[in-house]
Amino acid sequence: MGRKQSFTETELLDVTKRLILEHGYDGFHLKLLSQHLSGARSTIYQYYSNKEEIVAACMKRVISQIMQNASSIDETDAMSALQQLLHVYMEESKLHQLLGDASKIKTQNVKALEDLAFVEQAHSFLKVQLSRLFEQAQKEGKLREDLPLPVLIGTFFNLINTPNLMNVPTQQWSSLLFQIWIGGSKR
Amino acid sequence: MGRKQSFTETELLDVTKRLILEHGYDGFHLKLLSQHLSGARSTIYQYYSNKEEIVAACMKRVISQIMQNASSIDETDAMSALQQLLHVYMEESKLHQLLGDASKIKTQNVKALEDLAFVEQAHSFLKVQLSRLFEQAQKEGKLREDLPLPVLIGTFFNLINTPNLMNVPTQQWSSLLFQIWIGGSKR
Amino acid sequence: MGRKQSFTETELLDVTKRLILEHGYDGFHLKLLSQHLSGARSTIYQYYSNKEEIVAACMKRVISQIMQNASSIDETDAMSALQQLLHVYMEESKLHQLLGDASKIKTQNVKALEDLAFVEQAHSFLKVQLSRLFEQAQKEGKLREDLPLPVLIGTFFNLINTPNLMNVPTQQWSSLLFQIWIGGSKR
Amino acid sequence: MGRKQSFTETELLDVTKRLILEHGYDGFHLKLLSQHLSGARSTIYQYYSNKEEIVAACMKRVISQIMQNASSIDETDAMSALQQLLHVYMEESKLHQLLGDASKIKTQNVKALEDLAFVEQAHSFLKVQLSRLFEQAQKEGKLREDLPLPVLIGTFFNLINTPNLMNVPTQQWSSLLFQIWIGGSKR
DNA sequence: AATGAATGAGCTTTCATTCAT
DNA sequence: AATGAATGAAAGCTCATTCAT
Repeated sequence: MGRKQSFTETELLDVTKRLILEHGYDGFHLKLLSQHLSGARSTIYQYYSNKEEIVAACMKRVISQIMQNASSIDETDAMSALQQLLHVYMEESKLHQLLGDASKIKTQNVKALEDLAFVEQAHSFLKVQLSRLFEQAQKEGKLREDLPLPVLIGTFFNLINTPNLMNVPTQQWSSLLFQIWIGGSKR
Repeated sequence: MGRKQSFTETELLDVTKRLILEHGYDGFHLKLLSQHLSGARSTIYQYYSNKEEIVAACMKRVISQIMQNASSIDETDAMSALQQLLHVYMEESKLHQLLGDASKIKTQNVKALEDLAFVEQAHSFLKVQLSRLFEQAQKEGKLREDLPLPVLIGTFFNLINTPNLMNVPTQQWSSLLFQIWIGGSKR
Repeated sequence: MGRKQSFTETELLDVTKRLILEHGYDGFHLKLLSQHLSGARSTIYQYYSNKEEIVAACMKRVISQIMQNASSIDETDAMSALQQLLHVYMEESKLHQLLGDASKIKTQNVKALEDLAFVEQAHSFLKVQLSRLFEQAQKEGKLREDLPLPVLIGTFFNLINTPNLMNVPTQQWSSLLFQIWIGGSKR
Repeated sequence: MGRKQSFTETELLDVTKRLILEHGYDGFHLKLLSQHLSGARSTIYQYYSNKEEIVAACMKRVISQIMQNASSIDETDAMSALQQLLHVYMEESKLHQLLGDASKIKTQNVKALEDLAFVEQAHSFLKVQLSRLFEQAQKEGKLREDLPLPVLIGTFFNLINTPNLMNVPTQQWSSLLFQIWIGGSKR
């Protein structure tokens, strides 16, 4: 019954994600959002009761997807798993930037808080997985041992931010970066 | 003699920089700025005629400093110059983030536009310098040749974003990252 | 046969009355109303075409009830009639408060205007009845004559607002107040 | 320094009081308020950070005035003190109505909460004073003893709501009501 | 007939900018 | 020159009412 919806929840969250990445949390307005959707601004409030809820839901969806992909990786071979993991991260390379805004959300709203708590948990799940794989790889003698693990992890994770100026396809790009990370830049 | 000056232009720009990095361009307000200065909000207009001018001036100052440091590097030995350059960048590791916001400034204001043009030029000066050093290094046989230069440059430049989780002092940190970048992570 | 009616008109008006008394005219929303009914907000418009109509109908129903009770009182003995009348008023002690909001309703709506006119008339019927009984009582020598009737009427009518802090049952409460009104508070 | 204010805080609170009494808490808008002041709506926010703060400050001012008047009454003779007290209340006969809205203010705002706490305290101070005077009067044998004190207090306090249809000047009106309350309405 | 969805009008609040002392 | 005060534009949000299934 009732009319048919003018935009789906998925559309809404997709557009939200794009706009937050483009304009940052503070630059993201519901007016802006509605301009990129088919309906009126007030219609959005039928689905989410305020801005925070929208952003939180958006972040949850993004990290959920990543966590799902990350947890389906076969971890038998640590190095191979790391390479796959890099690819997973790469596909959401703006993840970090997006989640960086999470701390700006100050809200009492229960739904938003729940979503943010989920994001938090997913975040630490991913960290744990990464540490686990690194330890495993180091045990297998695949990684240099003259450096503290956090430093290696940091450089690995930071790869996702590398600007892909030549627009190499994601799969190749992630594999390329992995090779550089492993072997270094010197001849 | 007039009243005592309530804050200097330098203070103003320093605080601006900090606040933009903390809150992002859209999260940066003149109200916020004045709260972190000793005078009244309206006094800011004695120095700059609007928000965009302030931000542009701030960016100009930051990149000027970098450019000055970068251009005083002795480029005789390419690899050594690159390491020094990394350190210069590192000291303003948030540069990228800051300049990323430059594109958000839409203004007609002449002064702001001039400052932004300067930023633009400095930006390309730095890129040229970087390319020059990379080519030199490659000619000297110091860098692998199986990869296009832009990819190497990208990974090099991206080093500055690596999160320094263990708070290693900047000088050591930049040198550490440079070693990893050169030699890779494998044993 | 159509769908089952989700709420009756009586339910609607009862809830309306309760909510207006609780939240005042301006604090009364159709959203609030629908939350206290079983159906959807839009269903309300099957019964009444707007908010004003609902409130007007509600007021009409309340004052109708009172007028009916008030007009069935045996007026042979003025003082006894007054006591009974007080009881009638008391049962709708919030009447005054409710009707006070009537003046806030600005509408062109015919149905609402008709209902408000009815309320007006009933109001004056009650005033007339009250005056009649007071005159009668005064003639019978039951009331002091050193005071203008309107003053006595005012104090009488105002009795219904007396806060019943000890929650005495209505019947006793109205009779108690009547005694005080008659005899005063002095020893 | 700075411009001169377009309205004083006193004006603001006076108008607020009038409008709340006229329209109730929910019917009171800042737009309405600004329409009854000389400046723009946003100017109000220079003095109070939101609606709740304004209303709370208004209530505080009203009850402060009353409390001050009430506490300067000479309580040596209980009955005389009561009559004076009635007059004090009468001058702010809408007090009750105004304070009734206090419970509608749900806020986290510290300033508003402090003002509301003050209102609460003043309220209970007044109740205590009233009870004290009633007990004193009863001891002096001035009041009937066949009724519980709360009932007498309730009828006394309720006097202030009596509609003054003939617009008797306040001083006379309060004294008139007091006589009726003491002596009753019977001949 | 009942209702889920859409929407514009209107209120609250914030902030860049201007004014006047 | 410095600043307290004023203000309009724009964002956030709510609600009465209408639409279309």
